[in-house]
Amino acid sequence: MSYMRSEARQRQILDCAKRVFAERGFHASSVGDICAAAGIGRGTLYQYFRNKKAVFTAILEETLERVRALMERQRTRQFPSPERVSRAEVIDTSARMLREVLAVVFDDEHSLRIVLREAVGLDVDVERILGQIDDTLIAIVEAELADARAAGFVRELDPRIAATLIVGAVEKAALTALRSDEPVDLDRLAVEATRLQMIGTLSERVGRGRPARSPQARTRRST
Amino acid sequence: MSYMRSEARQRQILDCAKRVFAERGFHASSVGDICAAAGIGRGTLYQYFRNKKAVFTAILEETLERVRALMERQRTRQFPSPERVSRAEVIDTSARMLREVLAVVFDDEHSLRIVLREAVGLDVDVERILGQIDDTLIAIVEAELADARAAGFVRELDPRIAATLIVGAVEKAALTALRSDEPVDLDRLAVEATRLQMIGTLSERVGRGRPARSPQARTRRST
Amino acid sequence: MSYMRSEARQRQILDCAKRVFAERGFHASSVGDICAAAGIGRGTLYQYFRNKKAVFTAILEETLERVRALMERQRTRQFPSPERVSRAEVIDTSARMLREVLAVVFDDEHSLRIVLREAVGLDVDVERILGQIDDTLIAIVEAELADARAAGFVRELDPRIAATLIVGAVEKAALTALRSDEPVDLDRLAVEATRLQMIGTLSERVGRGRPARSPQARTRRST
Amino acid sequence: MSYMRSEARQRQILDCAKRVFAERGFHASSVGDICAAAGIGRGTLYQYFRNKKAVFTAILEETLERVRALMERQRTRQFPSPERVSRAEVIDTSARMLREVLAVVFDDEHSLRIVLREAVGLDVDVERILGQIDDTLIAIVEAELADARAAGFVRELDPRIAATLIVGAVEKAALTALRSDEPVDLDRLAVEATRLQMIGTLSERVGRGRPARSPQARTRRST
DNA sequence: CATGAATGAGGATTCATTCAT
DNA sequence: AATGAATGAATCCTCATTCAT
Repeated sequence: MSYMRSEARQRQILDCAKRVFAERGFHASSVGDICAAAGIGRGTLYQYFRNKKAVFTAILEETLERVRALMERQRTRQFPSPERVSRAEVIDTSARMLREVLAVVFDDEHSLRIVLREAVGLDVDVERILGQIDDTLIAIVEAELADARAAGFVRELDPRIAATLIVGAVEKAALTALRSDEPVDLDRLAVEATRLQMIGTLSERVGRGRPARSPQARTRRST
Repeated sequence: MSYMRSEARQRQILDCAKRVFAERGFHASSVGDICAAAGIGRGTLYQYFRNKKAVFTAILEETLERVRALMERQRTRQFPSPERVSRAEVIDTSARMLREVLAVVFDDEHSLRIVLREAVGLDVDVERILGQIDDTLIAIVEAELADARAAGFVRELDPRIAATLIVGAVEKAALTALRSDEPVDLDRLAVEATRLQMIGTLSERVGRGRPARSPQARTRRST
Repeated sequence: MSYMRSEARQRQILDCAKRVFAERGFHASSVGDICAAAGIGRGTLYQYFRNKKAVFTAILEETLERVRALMERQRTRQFPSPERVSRAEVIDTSARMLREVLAVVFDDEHSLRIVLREAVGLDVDVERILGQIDDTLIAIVEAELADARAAGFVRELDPRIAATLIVGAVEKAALTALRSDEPVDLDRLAVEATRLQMIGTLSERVGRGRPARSPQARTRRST
Repeated sequence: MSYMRSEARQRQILDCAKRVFAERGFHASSVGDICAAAGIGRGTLYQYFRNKKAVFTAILEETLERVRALMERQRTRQFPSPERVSRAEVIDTSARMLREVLAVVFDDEHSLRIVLREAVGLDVDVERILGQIDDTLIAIVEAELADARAAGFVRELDPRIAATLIVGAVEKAALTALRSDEPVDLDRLAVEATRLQMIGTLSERVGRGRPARSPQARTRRST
């Protein structure tokens, strides 16, 4: 095929491979499929990548890089006094932040599909990268939570676990959306998740009366 | 090998296959591996299952069945007046309920690994079953939320989305635990997740002062 | 299944197998198919036949037996003076004889299909039996031809080759009919074949004039 | 192995496969056998043919093509007056024509074996091609017969049926020869068959006397 | 650099046959 | 005698990877 400078060609292969992997998954995508999509001969791919898995891994590494870069950019910020900010405002701000994180991670829907679906359960190496992506994401949220807690915006909690749950909730929601083939609306997702995670599900009325001993709610199977 | 009644043998194959699939994943597990694990000849497997995928699918279907049965058993329960129950009590009860759901779904760690890792992104058929499992789980939580809201225990919210996020948070946390090869402590997970989901992350102090206009927290990249 | 005297059961298996083999051919018929058709367990078949091929072979041997018995019954018969019989009468008689031979050989359409189609090119052993069937058939016709020639009914010819061609013509016609899924009309076939073989295709007019030297018909591609 | 242009390699595979199939038959020939014969790796075969059957089918299609081409080339030729040609001459010419047809069809003994033995009763697809080969062959002979009849060389007869019987006779004779492992002498076969088919078996003496009523020859089983 | 022809390891699957019950 | 559960040899086929051109 036409000559292309090494770097550009590698980029092109990655982009095409990402699309193919996102659509068919790792195992169902043959090297031939990828090369066909990139408009190159099968042999050419091996001039740029050691093997098929290396292509896949490179795609994941790119996402990991983006996430890491995001973490690098993270700076502690100045919080106002919590009492002076309304809950709605806080939620709004937080949602926007979450949205930005997601935007970075899931650059495009292809990355999203690959990280959340196609790469899951593939292989130890792949799993390691996924773990690093998740860990980094969680660390980012964890740091935010820790900061916010220090500033009095967040109650006492284990920031690690909370971060894990928050990230998980969003990812799973995204995955569920993928399953239904609807385009994933990360904006809405971020808002809903943030609100839920911040103010919780509990009604204000709970526990506002006199403390009772144990007429507590029974499990359903109870009777 | 020794003679075994049809049903028992099928059970045995499923159990061994579940172990093998959980350890190596679908693609890395050869039919020979499964049969070796079950101590049977390769041909025997094909007397009980149409092919390799059918074995895998059967395992998933069993989980789906368990989840569905759980939903069937679900009954509306009597709630006391929300004001008379302390928040701690409610959280405690809810966590126990979530724990029960998880116990049923993730009968054993093998099922857990398969559903959360090995079956993800495998195949349309498999994906469909996973979707059904998730949908059912979410429906269960959704129903609980709706009930609890009707009883005044839960604030106004979209129970569907909230349920998705709750289930997702727990599942992802479990998956993360799997990744670190620690045994998954579903008990602790249930408690933490419940607390987070119920009371949220926000500190009590937020918004308790006079409403400010917009000295709100800025995003970090603020510049 | 129910108890059946050994001989009867063997008979039953053969009959069912014949049907199955005729319909699907040797390779496409599994032992299971045959046993299912016979309403017996797969193991039972092996009490009556050494293996699958033995069943097939037995069917062919039966046909061979019938053909051999036919040859045994063959007796030289009295011929009238050829001049006193009309050509039409001779043809008619011969066709009837051929028809009888066919009737014996191809007892039923299943045997026909098996001998002419399913058994062809299967295996050395099978091929040997087919050869014996053909040889015997040819020998029968050959004997008839030799007799008829001795009696002045048949012209000077190599009775062996002629017999081969006659049998072949009929068999191939039968096979062609099988291919078109029409029921094979052996009656008509016998008459047509006999007429053709007896009086030939040549017109009476040929060579009735003065012998020419060599303005003979040229092949089509002429030069 | 060494590089070879696509077309040449396909040719080579077909030739080797033809030999192997002719010797062992379809089922007894493994893909490995064929590749070993061609001196190529097993995978290479699949670059040129979809699967094993496709190789077999391709061989048959080639024969079919040859037969069809033959039919295309067929031209009506000029016949002299039948009275001016001796019977011997006509037979000679016809035999030569038949010989040419056979030469084309059964290019080599391998094709012969495959068409007449190994392909019989294999499969619906294969059977269809065989049918087409036979139909075309028969159509060729039929056309010749019809021409010859129009020119007064052939008596009144059903050219279709006659053609079927003629082709069948020759094919069966060839098959019989194959069975005896003698090399098939198509030349001799053509002459013998032609003579038989043209002048028939009947002696000149038959029916030359006064018509008798019914002292006709009785069947042998007469009793 | 680019190619695609060649390769063979690897795996799923079938099915005739055995044999414990 | 009858059964059908168990078996594993045998085979086709895919596809990532190599390498001559």
